[in-house]
Amino acid sequence: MLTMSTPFLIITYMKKLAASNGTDKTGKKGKTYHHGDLPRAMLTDAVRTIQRQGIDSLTLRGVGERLGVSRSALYRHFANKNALLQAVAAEGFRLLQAKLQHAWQGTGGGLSGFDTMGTAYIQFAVRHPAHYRVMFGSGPQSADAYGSTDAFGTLVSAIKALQRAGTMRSDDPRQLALYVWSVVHGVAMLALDGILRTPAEIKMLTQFAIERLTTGIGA
Amino acid sequence: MLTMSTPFLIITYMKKLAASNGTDKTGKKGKTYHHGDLPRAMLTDAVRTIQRQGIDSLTLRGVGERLGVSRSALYRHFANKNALLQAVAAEGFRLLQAKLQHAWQGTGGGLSGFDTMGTAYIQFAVRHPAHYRVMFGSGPQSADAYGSTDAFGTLVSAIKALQRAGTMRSDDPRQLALYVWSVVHGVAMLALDGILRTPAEIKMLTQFAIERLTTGIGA
DNA sequence: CCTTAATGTTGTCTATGTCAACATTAAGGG
DNA sequence: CCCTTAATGTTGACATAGACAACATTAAGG
Repeated sequence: MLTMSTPFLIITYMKKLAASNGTDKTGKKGKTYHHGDLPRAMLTDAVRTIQRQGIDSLTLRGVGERLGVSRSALYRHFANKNALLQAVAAEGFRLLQAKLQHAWQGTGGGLSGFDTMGTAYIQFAVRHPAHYRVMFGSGPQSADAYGSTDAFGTLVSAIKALQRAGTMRSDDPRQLALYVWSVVHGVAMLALDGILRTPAEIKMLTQFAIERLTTGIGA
Repeated sequence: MLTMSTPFLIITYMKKLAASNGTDKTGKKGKTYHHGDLPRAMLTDAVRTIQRQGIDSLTLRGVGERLGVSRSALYRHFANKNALLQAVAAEGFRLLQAKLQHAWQGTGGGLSGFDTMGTAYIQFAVRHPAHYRVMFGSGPQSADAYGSTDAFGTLVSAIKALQRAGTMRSDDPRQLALYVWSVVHGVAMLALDGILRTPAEIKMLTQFAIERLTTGIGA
């Protein structure tokens, strides 16, 4: 018994020592055996890593190391890597939805608010390219369901408001919203794919697109 | 010498025999030590596999096996997996360009030809979802350079023709083309992402989008 | 023929996702 | 207060896959 447990005690002690001071270069401190909120930490780290180093650089092992936790611990909170990516996507849609809401309300609605919302959408994609890709990246059901519904709902609401105000065509709001989404999503993707090379070029197409878009669907 | 070479002669002969009839279930025939046109075969197989089983199922080892060739042989023709994917993307743009050209010319040009071209674009994406994703999938320079230029050129030409005919706004043709591209690309992506669930829904949005698009940029 | 460049093969290494078996901790009922 | 138990974390191991080095085979042409 002693031969088995003694090494463990020593190791445990050393770990506690290392943890109690701020030596750990990953920035964590006062770390105990239980992390506290590993799911949230994983999500945050995944988002940050994807944003900074791209989707290919995201490995579960890396996440574990950065959080000072072993690789397998992660599986207690996400079934697999894909599940984590789904959470990242959902988080992205939450952020996006917030931006859109803010853009629409910040300008008090109306057609100019609509424009602002479109610009905000594209800006979000351009500022978080890798994250945005995860939101849409992989096959059916990636964008669907993982929160895209809320963002879409915001758009539909805005369109209905414009219709009531008589500034927008009275087609099916859902149809109109899908069309608008297509346009901004398309511009965003062309930007991310490097077809638009400079920020200026992105800005120009964004403005042009929104202008032509509203002309196409205005009352 | 004889002891060394004799077995080889036999094996070689058997291979040739097996190859000359269609017995080989992998579909290869006439196989010798040298494949003949491995680069082309790799590209074809990669495209087919991606189309049928999705991008995640494409492994270099799998390609090698299906072609009856060892894994490392592939590296004689493509520097790495990414290089192969680039070739797949380029191939996709060639196919797409052909479709667009055909659509435009098949209807004798004009606004209806323009519509047809838009529909053809989206149809291409929907019919080859995984392949289409590879064409745009990964970061800057994926769509750029690997052949997207030709397809884009076709679009610009069409727009110029419409402008000469007086059916389209006289904005910068390149700007217009980018906008049109955004719209069809956007619709295509929403379809691939599963946001449009049924073929009917895809068709509806396609028609609606192209109609609103031409309204927005018509003369 | 015989050399040489092109092409193909085998063995090996590393990185990564995933799982099973085990260890540790927190929390709450007895 | 202990002691059980569920939650959480760890280690070891396996399979897959990309990549490379060293070696083998072939085709082609001087």
